[in-house]
Amino acid sequence: MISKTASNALRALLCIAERKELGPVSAGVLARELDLPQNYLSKTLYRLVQDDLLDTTRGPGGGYLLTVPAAELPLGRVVDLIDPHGSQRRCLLGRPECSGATPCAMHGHWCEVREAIDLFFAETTLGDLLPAAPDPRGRSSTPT
Amino acid sequence: MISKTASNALRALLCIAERKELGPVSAGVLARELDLPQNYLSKTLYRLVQDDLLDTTRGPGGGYLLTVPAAELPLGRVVDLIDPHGSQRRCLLGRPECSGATPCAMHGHWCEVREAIDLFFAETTLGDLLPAAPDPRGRSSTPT
DNA sequence: CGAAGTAATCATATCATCATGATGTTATCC
DNA sequence: GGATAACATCATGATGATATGATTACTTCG
Repeated sequence: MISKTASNALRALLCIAERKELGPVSAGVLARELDLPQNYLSKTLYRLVQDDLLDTTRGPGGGYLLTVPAAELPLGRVVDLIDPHGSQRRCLLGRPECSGATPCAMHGHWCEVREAIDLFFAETTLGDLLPAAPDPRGRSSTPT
Repeated sequence: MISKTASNALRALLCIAERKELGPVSAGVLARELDLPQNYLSKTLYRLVQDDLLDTTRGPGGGYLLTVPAAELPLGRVVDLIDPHGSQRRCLLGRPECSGATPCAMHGHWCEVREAIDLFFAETTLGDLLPAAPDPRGRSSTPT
């Protein structure tokens, strides 16, 4: 569904969001937390920095910080950035464009599902995944 | 969403289903129709043969035939066979098992969408994709 | 049997993703 | 300025998906 790299990026962002009270989170800490090699993770995080999802500070005490509140960061923003062929979610039979004029045999059937997926990535934010955060969309997922 | 190979398999099956009145469809014809190298396609088709989705006959006039009516072949049957990590549709954060006891942060949110996807692959059949099929979404009215 | 058509198989090439390790660059602290 | 901490980058390898071409095995027909 999404690439492993995108999954790593989401997990890293989640970890950063969870610790935002403690200041910047270093790549070393994240690597340990996510059980990934630091340099590999660093490369992924840098892409998030370049796309202005993260701020970085170097030197002692440095690390990564979210540029926006977690509740304002849709998951799709991250996934679309990392996964090069995100648009391949669109047609199951591999067509580059598959709607309207030239629908593939599956188009009509897959359409609804595809839209549900798109909606999920557009409307679910990083904040929705935080344990403590009350859901800003009103969807109460509170465990009784 | 699904691999290119699975997509090829679906397209090939669709082509075979469309021509079932004309008898077996050869790999050469399919390769031309789908614009794929014959031997590559042949390898994929053989996996479908091994899983009893297709019957083959060799020699002149030979080729591939569906073993069951298209309307009785759910797309998920094909995709699950071809895509080795089909279960990776299950957890966005890459966990092997992610429900009940050990839910990942995204589990509850992704669950509904995931189920819609599963339902699509379980209930949509090859027959639903055939042009002649009159009833797109609901129960098939068993034509003929 | 021999020829031709067809599927099945083998060996290999290509490419993107994933991952690792070494090195360069920038900031803080003393 | 030097030591240290941290991000940024480069070079390389490992793996699996994708693709190609050559070859082998089987079937029909004459």
